[in-house]
Amino acid sequence: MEALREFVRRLDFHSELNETAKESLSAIRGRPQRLDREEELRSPFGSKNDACLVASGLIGSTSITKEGKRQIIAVFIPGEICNIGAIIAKESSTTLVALEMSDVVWIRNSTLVELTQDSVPITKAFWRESELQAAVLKEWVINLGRRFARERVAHLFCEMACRYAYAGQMVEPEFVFPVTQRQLADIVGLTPVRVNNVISGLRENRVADFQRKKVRIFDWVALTRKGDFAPSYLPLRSRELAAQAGIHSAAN
Amino acid sequence: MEALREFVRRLDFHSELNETAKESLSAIRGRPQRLDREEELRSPFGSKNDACLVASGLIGSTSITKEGKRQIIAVFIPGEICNIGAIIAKESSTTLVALEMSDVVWIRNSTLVELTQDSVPITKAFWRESELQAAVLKEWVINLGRRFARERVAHLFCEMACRYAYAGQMVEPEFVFPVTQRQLADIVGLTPVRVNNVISGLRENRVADFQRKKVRIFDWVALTRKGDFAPSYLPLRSRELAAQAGIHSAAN
DNA sequence: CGAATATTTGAGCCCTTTCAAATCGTGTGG
DNA sequence: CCACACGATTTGAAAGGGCTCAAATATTCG
Repeated sequence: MEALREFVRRLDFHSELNETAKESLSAIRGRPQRLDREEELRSPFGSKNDACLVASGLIGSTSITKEGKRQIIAVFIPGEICNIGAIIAKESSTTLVALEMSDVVWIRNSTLVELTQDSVPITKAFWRESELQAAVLKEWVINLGRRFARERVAHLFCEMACRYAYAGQMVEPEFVFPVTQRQLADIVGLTPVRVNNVISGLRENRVADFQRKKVRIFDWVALTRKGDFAPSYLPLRSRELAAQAGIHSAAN
Repeated sequence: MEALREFVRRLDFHSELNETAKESLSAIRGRPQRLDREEELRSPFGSKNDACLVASGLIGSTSITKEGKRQIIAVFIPGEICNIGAIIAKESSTTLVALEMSDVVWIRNSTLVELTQDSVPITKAFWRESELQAAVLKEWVINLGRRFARERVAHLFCEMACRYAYAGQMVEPEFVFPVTQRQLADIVGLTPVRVNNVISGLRENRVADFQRKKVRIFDWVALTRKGDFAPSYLPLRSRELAAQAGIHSAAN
């Protein structure tokens, strides 16, 4: 399973795993499921703590306020496990939704718990992965709390660029980010109309563009400046960092 | 050390620890430090991954945007370890600041790492504590992304009420929340002026009040309704839940 | 090819910010 | 223990960013 390989690669990258650990992780089996766009995820195993590995598409963790406004709290790209903290936490109050037609693989909670049971390294690797997700969350708090619309969108584009690049899904100046502007709005805490305006602005300034679910970056440096973005909170391999520099020089 | 006892109690509450684990946790020793208000925290042991246990006061994790605006990403009350995920994560880009004159106890990173080294239960307990902090973070994202000023403040008051109650620091209709309105603004992503208006409104409506760093709750139900607050994401003991009901009936 | 969505554009309004100034509190030094 | 000084809170008015409502135009998908 490709997604699992990517997931193990991620864990190995940030927590150096030994061969035994990698083997037992690679041996994980789960149940595949295909989701339509905007379809809610529910574990076929019945527990709210089962894990969901993304194989394709994009999954969002969402919440609705009493006024019916939706906020997307996190997004998960292929190779990531949605809400990996759910392994040990109580069930969360958020709902997982496919933001695009997606394939996921459900993994029984017990499968992962057993893996952690007698391996501190694996437990720590999961925890570390979970911390990475939390680091993104912290950036989102800053984004929502203290940045204007344009900066929010720019910051998000930078973040996703790094994450997709890390997963090897960046095709030089552009990458696929399969969301609608409405969904984008629910991520950055704005209105679809406002998001549209902001994208127009970025386009006119030849900084970046977003069309047909693809983000195209014309000027990486300008985008990071607008978005007040510093990638240090994300895991990056040197190759990707180099590639990012490349985006800049190749731009405009 | 009182703070450590509280910390171990927390861990024991959400992850049932056996006696051995509790003993080794209770044996933790650290270096005390007193902080002035708005003083930045720096570990005396030199590592960015050392842990900081709050003994009194209030610690905030903060970040400054390029425009000089500050956002507080998390607050930590006595008995909590600031940013416990730092045990295994890379150093974060956020800064810890004392929001009020505070006492903390610094614990060497190696001390905690050793505790986790041969104990999956302790590792999981730390991870769980870390997930709890993440759960709060998610609520903040919703708060900042999709709620109006009044709702944000109301939600924060509810959250802090539950957290202080959980720590046994609630003195029936009120609790000490040692922040200025400016700091409050940096938590809820607003302006001090706006926060002040909102508090006036809550006061006039006899829902809650905030004066001399004390939050006084007149009408718990109204406050939770205004703040769109559901406490399920927080750890609560039944006694506190009962107490909350009490706040309501005792009100107005 | 047609229906349902998504994107785009425009105008008016509202929430929040900014800027300013007055009042109130609190901590410190005498 | 008092007075002073600085920071915090309060209040007001004007400006601005983002929202709402609405309608036109593009896309996408069956």
